Amino acid sequence: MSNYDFRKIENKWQDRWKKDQTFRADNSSKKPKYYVLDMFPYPSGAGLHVGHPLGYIASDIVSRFKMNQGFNVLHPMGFDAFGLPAEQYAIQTGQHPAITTKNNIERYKDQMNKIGFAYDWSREVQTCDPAYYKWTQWIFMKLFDSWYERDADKARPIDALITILEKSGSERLNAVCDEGTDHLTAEQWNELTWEDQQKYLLKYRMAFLAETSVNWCAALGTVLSNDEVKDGYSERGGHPVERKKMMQWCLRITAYAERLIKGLDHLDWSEALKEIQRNWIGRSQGGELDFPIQGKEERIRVFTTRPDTIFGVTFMTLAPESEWVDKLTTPEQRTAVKQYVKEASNRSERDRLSEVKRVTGVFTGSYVLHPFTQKPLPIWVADYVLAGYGTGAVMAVPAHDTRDFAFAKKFNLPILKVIDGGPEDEAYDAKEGKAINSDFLNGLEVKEAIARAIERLEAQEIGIGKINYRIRDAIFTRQRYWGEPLPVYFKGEIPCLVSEKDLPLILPEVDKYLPTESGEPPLARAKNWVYKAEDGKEYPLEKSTMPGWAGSSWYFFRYMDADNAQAFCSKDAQAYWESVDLYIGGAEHATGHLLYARFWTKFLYDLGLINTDEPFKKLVNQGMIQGRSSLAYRITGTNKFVSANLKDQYETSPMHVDVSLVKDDVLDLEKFRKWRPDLAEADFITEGSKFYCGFEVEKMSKSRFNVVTPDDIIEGYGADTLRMYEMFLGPLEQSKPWNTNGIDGVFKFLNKVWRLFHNETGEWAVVDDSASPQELKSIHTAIKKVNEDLQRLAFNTPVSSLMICVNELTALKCRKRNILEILTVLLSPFAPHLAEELWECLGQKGTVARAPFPKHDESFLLESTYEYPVSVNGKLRTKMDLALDMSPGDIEKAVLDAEPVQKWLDGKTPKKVIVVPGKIVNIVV
RNA sequence: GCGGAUGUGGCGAAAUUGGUAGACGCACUAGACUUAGGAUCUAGCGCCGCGAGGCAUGGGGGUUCGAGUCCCUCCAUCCGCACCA
Repeated sequence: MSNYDFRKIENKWQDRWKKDQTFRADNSSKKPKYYVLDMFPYPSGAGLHVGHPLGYIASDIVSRFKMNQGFNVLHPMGFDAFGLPAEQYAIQTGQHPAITTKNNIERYKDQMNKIGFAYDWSREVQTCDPAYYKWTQWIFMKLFDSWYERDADKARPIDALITILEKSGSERLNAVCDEGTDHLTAEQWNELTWEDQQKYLLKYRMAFLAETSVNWCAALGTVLSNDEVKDGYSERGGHPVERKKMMQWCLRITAYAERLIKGLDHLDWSEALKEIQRNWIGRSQGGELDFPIQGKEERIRVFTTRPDTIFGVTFMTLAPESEWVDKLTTPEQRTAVKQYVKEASNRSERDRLSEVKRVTGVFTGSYVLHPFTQKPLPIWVADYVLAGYGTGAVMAVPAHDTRDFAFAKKFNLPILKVIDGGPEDEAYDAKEGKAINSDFLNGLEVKEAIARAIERLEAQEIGIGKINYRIRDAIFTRQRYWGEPLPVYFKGEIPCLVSEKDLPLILPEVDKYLPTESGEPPLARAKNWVYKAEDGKEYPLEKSTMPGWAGSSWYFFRYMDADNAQAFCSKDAQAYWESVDLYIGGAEHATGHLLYARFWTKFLYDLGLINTDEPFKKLVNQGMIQGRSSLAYRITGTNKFVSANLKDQYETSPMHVDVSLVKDDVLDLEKFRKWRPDLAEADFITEGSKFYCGFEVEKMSKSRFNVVTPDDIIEGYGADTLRMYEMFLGPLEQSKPWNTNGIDGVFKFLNKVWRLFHNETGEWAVVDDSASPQELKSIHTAIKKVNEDLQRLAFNTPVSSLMICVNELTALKCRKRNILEILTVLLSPFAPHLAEELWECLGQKGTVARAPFPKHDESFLLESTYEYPVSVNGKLRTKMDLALDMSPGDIEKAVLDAEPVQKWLDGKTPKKVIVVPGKIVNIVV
C-alpha cells in the first residue's frame, strides 16, 4: 500500500491556516490566557538546520494543546534582526545589511511555515524595523531620564532627583551612583552651571556615559560585553579581545543586582540556570574598612568577606591599575613599580588567563597601619588584584586565603594564623573554626567573629558592613553600523535626548560600513548626522549604536500589542497578557539576554509602565542538537574504501561523507560515486552487500557534510513526521546528536493512522458503530497519558503513547468514528496537518486546533481482574490473577491459600504479608 | 578549585509518588503475503545457561519485605564560572 499524501495535505492546510488567520490571538477574551514564547532567532544566512526548530516544535505543541484546552493562546514569532554577521557581510560585499537581513528573514519564515507552526504572524516583530526600534529608543530615553533610589528600592524619574537636589542637596540621598561621587548641598547644586548640573546628574542616571574599562575587539572594531567574550576571544568570529579604557554608554544594571538575585526564587526555571545567573551576579557579603596610610592623612579602603581575619592581615595589595599606586610609590621603588605596572597593562586578558599560577608583584615602599593594632603593613602591587572588583585593594591574610598565601610565600612576607584548624603548609580558607591571636575576637566561631568584627568596625567608624556584586554595569554602545542609533545628541560634552516626537531616530545611510580613518564608528560617515534641537541649532548626534541585546530585552511585551503606534505596549494589553507563561530557548542566553530582559522588565515596572516585574514565569532550555557526521574509511593512499567494521585490518584515513548519501549508516555506493568526480572510480570492501560508515558527533557544519535541514526531512517524510520525530528523539532539555536513523518508525506510525481511517484500497472506511470496552480502554489510556505528559512538558512519551494506541486499534481493526475523533484531537498538537485533514474528512466543523481536548474516563481503564506479581522475600516467584475489587485482606487470604504458595511456605507461617493493591503481593518468611 | 547536570540493551530511550526494569521506536533475526517493495503483517530480540535458574540500571557500601528511584562514598563524562579578596 502506498504512503499517505503528506505533501498535498500539508500544503493545503498551511494555505488554509494562512488564509483563515486561524492562529490570530485575541487581546480580549473570556477564555483564560496563555502566552507561549520562543526565543526569537537571529536570521543568519545559513538558514535553519534541523536543530533550530526543536524548541519551536515543543512550544508549538504546547500552544496547540492549550488551544485545545480552551485557552486564548498567544504564540508569536519574530526576528532579532540587528547584529554582526549581516554587517560583516556588508563590509565584504557592500550590500546593505537591511537587504541581507530581509532576505534571510524571508528564508526563515518560509522554512518555519513549512513546519506548520501555529504562529500569529500578525504580531511579528523585527528589531531592525524603525516602527519597533522607535520604542527601543524610547525605553533608552526612559533609562536616561531615571535614577535609582535605594530607600524606595526602585528607579524613579530624574525630575524627582532634581527636586531633591534643589531642596536638600544630595547629603541625605540614598541613591545608586558612580563610585566616588561627591555630595552637594542644595546651595552648591543651585549654584552649579547647567553643564555642571548635567555632568552631576549623569552620575545618577540609569543610562550614563562613563569612562570604563571595556573589552575591545580590534578586528570587529567594537567593544563587546562580558558575555560576548569567551576565553579572551570574541564569541562571534573568534577574534582576540583586549581590555581598554573608553568612554561608553552604560546601563546601571548593578542597581538591580539584589532584585535580580531575589527574583529568581519565585521563577519556575531550572536550578542550573538560576545558579548560572546567581554566579554571574556574584553576590558576596562582607565589609569595607579603611587602613590609614602611614605618614599621610588618607586612608585606603578595602573590601573583604572575612572581617573575622582582620588580625591576620600582614600586608596590603593593590591592583596595578589602582590610582593609589602612583601616590604611594616611594622614590626608591618608582622604577620597579613603573616597570611592573607597564608589564601588567601590556599583558592581554588571554595571557593573564593562561598564567594564573604565576605569582608576581612589587613593593611600593609605603605602609598602611593596622586599624586595631596600628602595626605598619607593607603595601604591594600585584596583578592578582582586580581593579574592577571591590575597591581594587585587598587586605592580605595569607594564613586564610590561597592567593595571599602564595604571594606571601613568594615574597617572604609573614603569615599569621588567626583561625584555629587546617594544615600548616597551606592556606586554611574554610569558614570553620575558632578565632585565635585576635584580641576581642578570640574564641569566637567564624560566623560570630564576622558579625562582631563588623560591629566593632562600625562602632569605631573604621568600616561598614557591605555587600559586593561581581556583575558590572552593562556597556550599551557598539562602534558598529547595524544597530539602533542612540537618541542622543551633544551640546559640547553634555549628552541630551532628542525630543520624543522625533522618534524613531532613523539609522542613516553610509557609503561604507567600516570605521572612519580617524577610528570613529561608521555612523561618522553619515551625511548630516546632526540633530536640530528646539533652540534651532544643529548638534552632533551620538555615533555609536546600541548592542544586539537592546531589541531583545523587551520584545516579549511588543508581541502583546505589536501594532501600537502610541506606546511600546498598551497597559491594557500588558495587563491582559501579563507575562510569558512558558519561554523556550537555549541556555546560552543565561547571562546575556535572560538577565537584560529581567533588568528591563524590572525597570519598566518601577516606572509603572507595566505591572509585572518578571518577564518569564517558566523557562525551559532545549538541548543543543549536534551534528552526526558520517565517515568513510579510505585505505590510505588509494581510492579504495573499507566498511567500518573491517577498517582495523587496514591502514585507513577517515573521510567525511555527505550524510544524505547514508541511511542507517549504510552508504549508497551509486550516489557516492556520483558525489564527486574523483570518487567515480572508487573501490569498496563491503560487509556482505553493505558498506557501513562510521560516525562522529560534532558541530553541524557545511564542511563536515553533516547539515540536515528541516526542508530535507519535510521533502522526504513531511512536516508532521519531522515534528513528531524531533519530539521522539528524547527529553527536550537534553543535548543530542541528530540522527535520521529511526525516523521511519514515526513515518510508519503516521501512515498507520491514515490506514486506520481508510481501507486497503484507500477508501474512507470510518463506521458509526459503538465502541467496544477494549477500544475504549485503549483510547482512554492514550488520553490520560498524553494529557499528563504534556502537562509536565514531556514530549517524547506522549508520542509513544499514541503509537501504542494506534497499534492496538489497528490490531482490533477499529474504524469507529467516536474513537477516531478522539484520536484525531490527541494527534493534532503533534501532527497538525494530518489531524486537520482527518478532522475535515470526519465531517467536523471548524479547525481541529479549536476542538476541545478530550478528557479520559477512569471507568474504561479499570479491569475486573489484575495479574498480581507474587514475591517471596522480595524475590519474584509467580503471577496470580485476582479480582481488582478485592480488599487487601481478601487478596492476602487468596494468595496464601493458593497451592504453589503453600508449597513454598512448606508448612511455615509467613512473618508478614505486604499487599500493594494493583501492584504486588510480597510474602516475608 | 567552586557550582550545576548526567551515567539504564547494539542504538535513541521509558519507568510522575520506592512495587513485574528495558514501555515505545530503530537496527537485527526468522517467518507470512507477494508479477521484488525503502510496502504490510506475525514472532523473537539485556547478559550467562540446553534447561531450571542465575546475573543485570557507572563502581562500592547502607536503609527497606522490596532500590534505576532514598542515604553515604568513589569514578567517568558534559556544561557554567574562575586570581571576585
